[in-house]
Amino acid sequence: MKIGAVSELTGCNIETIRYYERIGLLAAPPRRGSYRDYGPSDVDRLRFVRRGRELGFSLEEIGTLLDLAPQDGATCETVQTLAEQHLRNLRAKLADLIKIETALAHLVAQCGTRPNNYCPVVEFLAREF
Amino acid sequence: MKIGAVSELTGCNIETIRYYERIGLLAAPPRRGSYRDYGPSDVDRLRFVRRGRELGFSLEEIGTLLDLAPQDGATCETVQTLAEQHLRNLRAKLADLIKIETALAHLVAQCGTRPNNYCPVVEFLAREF
DNA sequence: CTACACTCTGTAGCGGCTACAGGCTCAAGA
DNA sequence: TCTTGAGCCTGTAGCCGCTACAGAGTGTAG
Repeated sequence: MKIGAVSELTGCNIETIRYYERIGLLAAPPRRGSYRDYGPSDVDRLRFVRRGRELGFSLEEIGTLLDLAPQDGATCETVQTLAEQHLRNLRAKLADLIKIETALAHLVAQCGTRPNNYCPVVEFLAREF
Repeated sequence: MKIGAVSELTGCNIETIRYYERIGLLAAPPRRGSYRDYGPSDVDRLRFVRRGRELGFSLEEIGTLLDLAPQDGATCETVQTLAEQHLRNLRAKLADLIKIETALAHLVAQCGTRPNNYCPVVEFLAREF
């Protein structure tokens, strides 16, 4: 299976697949001639990566998850810890964005209410403290 | 006023200030000897940039805002349009993050409920479609 | 046999910084 | 006066997660 087919099946860009190989997230597949020759397990692994990205994990975290995934025993606790940490970061970022959203929405809502076409947004950005 | 003092006053990293100059967001200040010599208006401008960043604007958008800020006339409408566009992007990103947060929280909540220490997070990432 | 789609490697760019290395300058203290 | 050391200078490279080339090679269908 050539890289184009893998790209189709996984939704990952061809360049991205090669990038993942370069950084060691995917093993270099065997070659048929000079072309990379992928098997179904590569497709699975790539889909795993992709879904990990969709959940906002970094490539490094995904690498860890990929290492943990086939293990037995304490796997779930370790993964859970990782996921919970990620969730905390996510929530922190979310809280920041919500603050920004609120502040900006408030400013924009005041646009057009000032005399002389004065702009509340600019006013906020330019004011002294 | 030397760059260190500006850094203190604005909370911007020294390297960042020089970076802003390099990309043309801040004008190159005059020199006293070989040292950059800033005035109060530079501090104002930098604070403007910083607050713009805190509202999530890109440096390019901030450049536009800085150009618009001292104008009269149609300023507010233009700024408002920019800010509204930014707000839309922000809300889209927020919606994405909330989806991720919900999905991940749901998965993590199921950790430890599976037999054989099987992990719901890994299960989600590895499952076929 | 030719045309053409696909793949290859290697490199550089994006945004928004941050982190050096290696040198220069300036003011205060001995 | 001389030295020390904090601060500044330039230039370059790195971070993440791709993406976009250039320029070459390969494989297959007509």
